[in-house]
Amino acid sequence: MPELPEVETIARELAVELTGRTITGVDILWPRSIAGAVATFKRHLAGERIVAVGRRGKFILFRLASGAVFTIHLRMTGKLLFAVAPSEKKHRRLRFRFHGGTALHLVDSRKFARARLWPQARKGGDFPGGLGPEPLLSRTVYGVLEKLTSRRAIKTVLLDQRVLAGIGNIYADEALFRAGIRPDKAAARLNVAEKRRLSQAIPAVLNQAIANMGTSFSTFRNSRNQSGSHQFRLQVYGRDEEPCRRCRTPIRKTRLNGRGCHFCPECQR
DNA sequence: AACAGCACCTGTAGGC
DNA sequence: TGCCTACAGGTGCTGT
Repeated sequence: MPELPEVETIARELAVELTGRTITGVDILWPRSIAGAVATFKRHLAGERIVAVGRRGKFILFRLASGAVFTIHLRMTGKLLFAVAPSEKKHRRLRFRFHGGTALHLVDSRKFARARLWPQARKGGDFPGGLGPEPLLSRTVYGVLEKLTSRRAIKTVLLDQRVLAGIGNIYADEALFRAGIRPDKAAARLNVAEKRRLSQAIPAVLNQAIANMGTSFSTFRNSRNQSGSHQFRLQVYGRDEEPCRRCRTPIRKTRLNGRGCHFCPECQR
């Protein structure tokens, strides 16, 4: 469900709530929501103190006093709710308990979300491996786009987490609209002007969405179960048949690599 | 290398 | 109301 801006929103709130807290225990309500050994996860986390909460791509990172790290990826429908009693009773998968009766619940109807323990902090501290750079600075994004030689569609490349970490289906569509580029254009065929526009558009779209605390459709909520407001700012995503906000041409929806793909046939060439 | 198809899961919306 | 299909913000696997 959540992409970089939603995960960033959640991580910032959890950092405030959880930094310095000690986990008293973990309850595994749906064992497959743990990647790796369940018993090890449970044993290792009991008694651990959280020293920092952050984000890398779409992963939420919890740094522990021992030097270990655990990550949570929310995939499509995962939510993290911090409360004494979570507002949602259904679909609870994990519960991290803290002193004083408060707890962090992973709530996830589709059961795709995964928590994982990384017992040894790896050198450089980057978790998990294999991710491309963060796409929040134009300079960084330009450096990546500059080197693209792939004939894959540019949107497909933007969704590849090894290229840039954190962009998902909503913000790929939004950034390509802002840059005026067709989603199915071959990545290697972007000219310098297009690469420059896209390297501006991606951080602009993501930072604006972070400022709006993310996009909330039916299921996205932050850790206090509040909605973000970026859904009111979307230009193309979920707007098929509706008029383009720039030129009034109806937004078109197609399918690219099995995912819905929204664009303005007039503004994106 | 790159793509399609499917798997993982459940909920919801729309057609009939 | 019920039955059926398609689709959903993600990723990983397999086969071609």
